[in-house]
Amino acid sequence: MLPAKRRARILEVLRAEQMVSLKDLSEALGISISTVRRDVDYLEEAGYLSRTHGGAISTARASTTFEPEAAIALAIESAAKAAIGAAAAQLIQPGQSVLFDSGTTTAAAARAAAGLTIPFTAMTNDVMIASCLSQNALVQTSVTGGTIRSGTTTLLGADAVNSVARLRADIAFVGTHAITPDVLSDTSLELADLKRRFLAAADRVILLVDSSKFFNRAFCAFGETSAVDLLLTDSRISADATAALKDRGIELRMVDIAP
Amino acid sequence: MLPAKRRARILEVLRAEQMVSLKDLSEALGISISTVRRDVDYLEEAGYLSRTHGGAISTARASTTFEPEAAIALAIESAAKAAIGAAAAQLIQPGQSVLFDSGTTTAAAARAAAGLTIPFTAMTNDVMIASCLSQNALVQTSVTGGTIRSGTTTLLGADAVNSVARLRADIAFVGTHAITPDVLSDTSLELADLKRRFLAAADRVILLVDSSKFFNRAFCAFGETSAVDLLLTDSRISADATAALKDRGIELRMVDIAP
DNA sequence: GAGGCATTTTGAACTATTTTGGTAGATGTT
DNA sequence: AACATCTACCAAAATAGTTCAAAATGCCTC
Repeated sequence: MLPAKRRARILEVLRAEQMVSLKDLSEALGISISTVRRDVDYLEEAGYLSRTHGGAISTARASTTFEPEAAIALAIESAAKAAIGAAAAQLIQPGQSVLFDSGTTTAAAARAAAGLTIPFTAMTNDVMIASCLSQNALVQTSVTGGTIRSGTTTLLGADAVNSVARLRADIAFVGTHAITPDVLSDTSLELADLKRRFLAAADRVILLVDSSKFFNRAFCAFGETSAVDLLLTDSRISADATAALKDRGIELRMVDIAP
Repeated sequence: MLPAKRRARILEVLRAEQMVSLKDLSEALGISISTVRRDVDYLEEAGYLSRTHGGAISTARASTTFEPEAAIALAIESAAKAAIGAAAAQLIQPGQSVLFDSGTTTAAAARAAAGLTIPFTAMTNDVMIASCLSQNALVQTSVTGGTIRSGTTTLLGADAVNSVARLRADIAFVGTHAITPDVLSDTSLELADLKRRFLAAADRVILLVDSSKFFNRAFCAFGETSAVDLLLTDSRISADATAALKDRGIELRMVDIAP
């Protein structure tokens, strides 16, 4: 394992546990105490954590922005999404047609899907997801058309809506900005309009949401949770949220993010 | 595999994974550790990533916003194309609608156009060009839709053709794989079909060709040189080629590049 | 175009450096 | 005092740097 990755995982554990012993870290990561000690010393020097006798504790400013190693921060933030994405990709069967909504979590699914060795057909309204999937020669990748929201990679507008509206797909991977026990919502009318089409166009709607989205509400509702066939999230979801969703009969699957 | 392609793929992997070991890259791309090391060192020197022991980490601030400009810079890797692209961008007037064909030379034009401070509307069948242009909030960027040729960023097929067919644009920047004094040609039927639509859809067709394309012939003709309103090329074009084109009354403009 | 020469690129072998995991004694904690 | 943790050091492993021959590419002449 790469030193940088190892350190990122140490911080990840620390964020979840608040404090952890070197011995536990050594066992959890499968590396020697000596290496853990060196890594923790390095991270203390860089200001990511504080040392105690026999362990480390997370510093308060760990959640704010830190400059020196942006990659570490990114790794932590995207760990949940990457895990959800990987689980999502596993659901694709050979020959199926798959819709990929635009978004960071669905992008993680696309990355994982691009690594599969099975053929399938994909359509997306995100140019980044498109170029990612098209790297794999087994994946027939189509793009919806439409107009790009400036500064993003998302295609919206009438062309995008029409492209999706005339499709019938096996699976749709859909993301959402916010979710309550009953309602999915996002930030703009155009986005909501398109997501509504995604929900309608697929036999099986799989919602990809990391645990930070529960339970919030955004400007525009685009569907009900009952329209979701499977909800993929990470294990940091609260017990309350789990219970509320199960009450409504929503199939829920959690992916573990602690190593 | 082409060095530029290889480096682009390394960056692609890095964007997805945040950090990778050289060993993994070597296995994933099927090339030796030595070559990976050289590529990664080169990319570090150019500022696309940073090195760690045994691997590389992404320097991109946000892992989700991939950097089309960087990708384009890698794809172009030619002073002639960059110069032609810069000259092309200068031709855009405020408020015009502009079509960008897929290709490395037109990508250079898109890159330069994204740096302009005037508003215009753009449509393209290349997802890399699209995401590059969309970085500029003054540019309203649309994408044709269609299916991606595996390993490229080009959208083709009926959707792409239909999107272009119903347009009327002020300018079309079109590239070509080969050019003779009379005929423009490219490598596949699908490509040719779409380029034909580009020629028909714009009031002013501007052909962007670096001097290496004279005079060659590719598999599929898609138009005549007489359909071209302005031909932009570099100063390495031969005198013979210049004469032959001028004989046919084609307006020709050369951009200076170092010999 | 075809063939031959120069240049660049690639992959492998080898050496130098860094990193890792273990050990022993010193230091700190309960 | 008993135990755990820390520091310092060492050998083994992994990685970086260097060099070189083979392969690929570009270039020129015919």
